[in-house]
Order: sequence, then C-alpha cells, then structure tokens
Amino acid sequence: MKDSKVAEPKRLEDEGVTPSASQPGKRERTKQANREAILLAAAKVFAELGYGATTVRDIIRQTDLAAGTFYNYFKSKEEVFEALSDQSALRVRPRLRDERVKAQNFEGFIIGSFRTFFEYAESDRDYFNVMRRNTGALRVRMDTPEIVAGFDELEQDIRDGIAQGLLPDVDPSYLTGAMIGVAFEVCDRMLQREPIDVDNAAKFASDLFLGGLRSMTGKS
Amino acid sequence: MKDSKVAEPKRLEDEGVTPSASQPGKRERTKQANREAILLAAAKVFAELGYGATTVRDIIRQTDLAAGTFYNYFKSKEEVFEALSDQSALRVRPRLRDERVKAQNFEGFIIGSFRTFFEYAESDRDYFNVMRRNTGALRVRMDTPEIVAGFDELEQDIRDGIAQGLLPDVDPSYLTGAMIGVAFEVCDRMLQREPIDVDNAAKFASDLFLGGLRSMTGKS
Amino acid sequence: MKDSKVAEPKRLEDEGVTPSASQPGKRERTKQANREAILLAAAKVFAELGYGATTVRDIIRQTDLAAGTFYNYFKSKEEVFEALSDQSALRVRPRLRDERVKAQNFEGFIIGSFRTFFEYAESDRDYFNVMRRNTGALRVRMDTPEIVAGFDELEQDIRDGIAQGLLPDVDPSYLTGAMIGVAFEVCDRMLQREPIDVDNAAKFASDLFLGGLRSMTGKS
Amino acid sequence: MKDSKVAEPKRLEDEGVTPSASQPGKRERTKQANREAILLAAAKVFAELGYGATTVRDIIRQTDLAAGTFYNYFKSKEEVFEALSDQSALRVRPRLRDERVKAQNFEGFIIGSFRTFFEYAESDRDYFNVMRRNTGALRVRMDTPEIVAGFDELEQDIRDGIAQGLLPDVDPSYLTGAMIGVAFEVCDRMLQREPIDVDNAAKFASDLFLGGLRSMTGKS
DNA sequence: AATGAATGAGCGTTCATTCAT
DNA sequence: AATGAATGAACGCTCATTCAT
Repeated sequence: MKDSKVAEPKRLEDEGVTPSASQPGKRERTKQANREAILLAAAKVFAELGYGATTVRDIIRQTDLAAGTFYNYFKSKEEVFEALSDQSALRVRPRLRDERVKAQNFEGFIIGSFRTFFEYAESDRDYFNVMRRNTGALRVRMDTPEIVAGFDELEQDIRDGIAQGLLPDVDPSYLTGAMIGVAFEVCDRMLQREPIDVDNAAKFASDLFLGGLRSMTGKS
Repeated sequence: MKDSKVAEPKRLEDEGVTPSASQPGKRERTKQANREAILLAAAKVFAELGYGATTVRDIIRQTDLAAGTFYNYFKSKEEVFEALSDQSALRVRPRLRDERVKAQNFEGFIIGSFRTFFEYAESDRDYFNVMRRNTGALRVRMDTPEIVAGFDELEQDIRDGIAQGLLPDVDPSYLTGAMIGVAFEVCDRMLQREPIDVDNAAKFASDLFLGGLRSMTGKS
Repeated sequence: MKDSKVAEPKRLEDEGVTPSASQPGKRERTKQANREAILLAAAKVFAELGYGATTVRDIIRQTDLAAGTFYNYFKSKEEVFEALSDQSALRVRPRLRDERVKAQNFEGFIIGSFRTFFEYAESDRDYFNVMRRNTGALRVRMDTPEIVAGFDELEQDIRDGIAQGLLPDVDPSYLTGAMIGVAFEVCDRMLQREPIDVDNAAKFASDLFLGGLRSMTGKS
Repeated sequence: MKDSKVAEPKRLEDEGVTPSASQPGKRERTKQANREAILLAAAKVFAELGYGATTVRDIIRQTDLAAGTFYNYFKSKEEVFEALSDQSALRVRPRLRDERVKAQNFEGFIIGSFRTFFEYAESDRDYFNVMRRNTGALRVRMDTPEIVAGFDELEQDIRDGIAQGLLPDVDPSYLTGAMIGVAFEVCDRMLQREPIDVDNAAKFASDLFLGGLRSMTGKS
C-alpha cells in the first residue's frame, strides 16, 4: 500500500478550543461572542479542510455551542463563509484601493499593492489561509464575494493605469492574474517562515515585477 | 445587503452517458476502459465541484458503472485523485525536466518552463482545471502526490541554477512560488479565451520574469 | 405517470401581524388578549396544515409573541387544540341540545339539529374548518374533548328518541354517524359557495333524512 | 391536571412486526417484499398517527429495514401515501364505476354504490382506515390523488344521473357530499362491530337515502 | 409576564461501503 | 468482474422546551 495518501484527517473531533470551563456560564456569553466564536471556528476549519469539504457540524464542533445554535447566527456554511470573506476583504480592499489611487507612477503602484497585501495577510493570517486555500475552488462557485470583487477592482485599476500611460501597455488580464498568483504564493511561503519578513517578501515581488530577474542580483 | 450567493449547484445529475436503458449497462468493457471512465468522470467532477465537495457517488453517477464497481478500481476518492494527479503530472514533469536540463541560460530556463507548462495545460485542459481549482486546498492535505513532487523538483532546479550561476541569486522558494502562481493564473485566463494563444501567454509570463514590466511596452 | 403531488405547502411564513419593527412587539397586551391571539393563530394553522403537521412554532409564528410566551398559556399544541375545541363546542353543544330537547317530533329533531349546526358553522367558520379537517384524524387520538362529547350526546339523544318512539327504530349508532357525516360534508360544500345559503343546505340535509331521495324532486 | 389528553402516544416504538427471525436472511428478501413491507407499515402508521404527524422514520421503524432503505423505494412520505392511495383506490374506483354504470334506476345506483363501497372497506380495512382518518386533512393538500378523483367521478355520475332523469333533481354537490359522509361514517362504525355485517350497514345507508327515516321502521 | 438565545433530540436525506447475486 | 440493494453513520436543519434576563 502506498504511503502517499491524501490525508483529509476526517472530521476534526473536538480536540478543540473549549475555552476554559472557568468562565461564568454559557448564558452570559454574549451573542457577539458567539458570533465571533463561530466565525473563528469557521476560519479554522475552512483553512484546514477546505470550503467544499467543511460541514456545518465541523464548524460547531470547533466551538462549545450546541448544533442548533449555529442557525441562530447563520443560515448555512455559505453564509458564514461570506461573512468571513466580507469582514476580511472589507479590511484589505480599501487599503489596496487607497494605495493604488495615490500611486504616482507604476513603481509606486506595484510596490504599494504588494506591500499592503503582504502586511494585511500577516495581520490576519487565519483568514488569509482561508482565502489562500479556497479561492481557486471557489472562484467558479461564487457570484461575487468580496474577494473576487477585489480582483476585478484590481484589474480595472490596471486597465485605467494603462489607459493613462501610468502602466506599460501589457495584457491587463494577464497582469492581474500574475499579480494575484505571485501575491498568494509568495505570501504563503512568507508566512511559513520564522521570523516573518514582510519587507523582504514585498521587495521580492516588486523587484520581480518591475525589473524582472535580470535586475535581481543581490539577496532581495 | 449583498445578494451574492455561494452557488454550489449541488450534485450534477447524470445527463450522462447511460448507454441504453434496454441493456442495463452490460456492454462489453475492458478493465482498462472502466478505469479510464472513472478517471475521466472524476476529473470532470473534481473540476466542477472541487475535490472536497465531491463524493464517490458524484463520480460514479458520471459513468455508466454501478456503485460497487468503483471499489474494484479505487479504494476512495483520494485514490482516484492521486491516480489522476499522477497520471497527469507524469505527463508534464518529464517534459518540464527536459526543458530545464537543456536550458543553456536562464532565459531559456524561464521561457522553456512557461511554454512547456502552457502547452501541456492546453493539451490536457480537463486535468489542468482539476489542479487549478484544487491545488490550493490540497497542498495541505497531500503527502507527496506527483504534482507536489513536481513543485519540489522545480524548486530544486532553481536552487541548482542559482548555485551554478545560471540564475540570479534570488530567494529560490519565492521564485518557485512566483513561477507557480503566475503559471496557474495566467494559464487559467489563457484557457478562457477564444482562440487560445499559448505563444502569447508564454511570452507574457516570460517577459515579465525576465525583464519585468519596465521592459514590456508593446502588446506582449 | 401521475403528476399529482401532495402539496403540503410547508410552514406558513409570517406574513403576519408583526406589529411594527420599531417597538419590538412590546405593545401593551392583556393576558386575555394573548391567550386569544394564540387560539386564533392556532385555529388558522390547524385549518391550514392540519393538526398533526402543525408545530408549536407554526402557531407562535402567526402571533407577535415570543417563543417562550406560548408556554405561559399552554403546555403544548394538544392543550391549545383542546382549548379551541372546548371553547367552540361549548358554543354549539348547548344550542344543539336545546334544539333537540324542544323537538316535538322527529321532523323537528332532524330539522332543528341540522339547521342549528349549519348556522353555527357559518358563524364560526375558522373553527369549523379546524374540526372539519381534523376530526377524522383526531377521533382516535383524543380522550374526550368536547367535540367528541357532543357526538356522544347526539347518539344518546337519538337513543332516547328511539326509546320514546319519537324516532323510528333504526340503528342509533349508524344514524348518529350518518348525521355527522352529512353535516360535515354538506356544511363544507355550503361554506365554499357564494353567497352562503344556510337555509338551502339545511333543507337539503333535512329532506334527505326525512323522506329520502324519493321525496326530493324540486330544487331543495 | 386534566385527564382529558390528546393522546398522540408519541412515536410508536418498534413493538413491531419483526416478521420472524427464522426467515433466510435480509438479502434474500425480495425488493417486492420490501416495498410491500413499507406500504404496509405506512398504512399502519398513517392510520395511527395521521398523515400530517407521520414521519418517514415512523414508517421505517415499523419495518425491519434500515433508514436509508426507505429511499430506495420512495422519495418521501408523500410518495408512499400516493402509492398507497393509488393502489387502493384503483381497486375500488372501477368497481364503483361499474356498479353505477350498470344501474337501471336510482335505487340501483344508491344501493350498488353503498354496498360496493362497504364491501371494499371490509376487504381492505388497513387502507380504509388511512383514508378515513386522513381525507379530511388531505383534501386541501393534495392535487388529485386517486381518492379525490373518485369523489369527483361520483359527482359527475350524479350529475349525469340527474340530467338523464335517473336521479331526482337535487343539488348534486350536496348529494355527493352526503353519500361520502354517510359512507365513511357508517363504514367506520360497521368495522368496529363484531361480527362485521356489511349487508346491514349497506341496507341502512341505502334505506336512508332512498326513503328517509320515515320509511325506516324495522331493524334495518 | 415576556422575551428570545441556547439546547440537544430528532427529522429527512445522502453517503461510503459491503456483499449476495 | 459487475451489479445494485441494504446498511447505518452522519449530514443539514427544525423542533419543543428551558431559563437568564
């Protein structure tokens, strides 16, 4: 029997967070706290199992709530995912937007975009991992969650940049894809290092996009 | 309120091949043909629903085989996925390897890699889509299926290239990530166009990596 | 293949009274008013979904009360049903009783009974429909709610009538059944017409019971 | 606490039929036998709890089958109900139809209808009870299950009879209702007696409809 | 009193998997 | 080999009911 297995360590049984039995009692838990607990648990499980394989019960198992309680907060895993997605994307999108708008030249555009994205990912790692592992699978399945809207927005800004002569006249769709691909992959690797060096990763991506490998000789 | 929904157009019903209700699926089949049929069905379903959301039943529903027959060929969806993954990676990996080995300089390395990958993706689109949509989710979950092995191999070659002075002295892990990210994303966009222009996409990726945006002014 | 479906138009959503979202249902209510509201809602839902398929939540959803409030008034849907049943039967039973007691002959007995029942049904249609649609299902399930007590009372009066020579010497149980069956079915049809003609329906039933079809030639 | 309870002896736990462990083994059970077992169990439970209150699990609990097996035979309780309804009504409807068609006069029409119905009910008591207890509740909910179609057919025949002068010129809808009401109620009482006397019940109903109470003096 | 969030049992249904044919 | 019915675990979800507020 081959050892190479697609792990999928079926259902995470609650080895869970059970947040310390010393707390006052379930009833005092505020609704807000429950909502947060569910979102947190969901982020964990989506990152671990992937959106498609995650079940609502996986999510609640990661909390200390009862099965039915989930439905006081969300109608389905889709809805938690969206909430997660929105709450998170809502935090980056404006920042990225600002960065691009205030860019004076294309160097600024590229550098600002990567740096902002990497800083965000570092600050919200849980959610970045959700996106990292699920955007591919989800792109086909979702109408326009915030994250995809963010991609479209990037592409539009690129088109505008090209039209205004700010960016060179390259294929805007390919450039968008390239930025997204590099951002996710480099970011993923960045987050696995210790210590995490956002500057370094951002510099790598920016240098690559601006001058290509030919321009990169030193330790970037 | 957003009206974006996570579609998840549950279960593809068999619009399938169901060969003729009069002979109840009894037609002469070779073992090899059955195996192929399952793999083909699986590729379709994995691409459509994502690996995580796919069930064994989804796969057999796409064939004209009976439920039990699946288990004569594979133990689980994981195993089909691996087989799919292996059979496919086995087709690209050697080609990519050859390309890199015969590269005289780093321009050749980059150009050859992208072009080969894009050509392959175009020729085996079904499977490319499986990977495209599932690698993110799977990377965490798989021990070392062929595809990941391919990534490692690329990274090793990059390290070698740097050691030999063939490639500039950049972060090899980041560069690997960047190539993978760009390859997948650009490829995805390339395949959505009509007609598909492999040359154009490969040129875009290569130019970007070699000289960066600063060097790209014309329609690449 | 038949395309007849068992509709069961699951759960009536509150198109209800929901008094004004700004004051969250806090409006001044007397205990009596709440009780009435629940009974009214229950009658509506029992008639719509049937007793068996109705849930406590269906009932409270039809009111502007909170879930827990229900239990300040009733222990279960059974109890509401009984209360409904009692309150209603309490309104007809004495009338029917009076009618029968004061009957001088069996023509009076029959005519008076049907007319009184039809008049009542017309005046309390909501509840009539509850009974109409649920007595069959309930007869087996209830110990002696008022409605069944009413049936027994009728049978007893019939027995007495026969004993006294007021009624012909027929099978009293069958006669009771026949009266009940005709009363419900004719009444149901009567209520679906526009305008509702109680006289006509009562005349039909009485004529049938008194002289049979042979005696009925004109438009009854 | 009142003793008058709406019994609803929650869920019949399998005191069941478990058809003798001596039989060869589950696998040899033919599909037909399973289908019959489900239909039989369903008839029992529908009669006991009422259609609305019955759950699919109540039905399978009455069999020795596993939960999932139900769905190899029926999609829902609606479907079992229809199958039950159809299989049963299909047995009476033609008989009733024949009886009416061959009626020479209205005495024959009435006598033949009641007798045939009562004979059928006696021969298929399980299903009669299902109908008896559920038609009221179901009439509103179903499009046209066989049973309701039977009612319509009766009404049409009555209309035809009136048009042809075979039946007196009475309200056809009321007459239909009256026949149905009497048939169900008298039949119900008939089946509770020991011994069951179909002739007697049929004579009662026929005499009532033909000549009314005035004509009924002897022990009918 | 009235509220409505929390609970966990139980529902309808689908699933992976087995195994007699 | 191939079949597909049977199984029972597990899923998504709703329910009756409780109880702190």
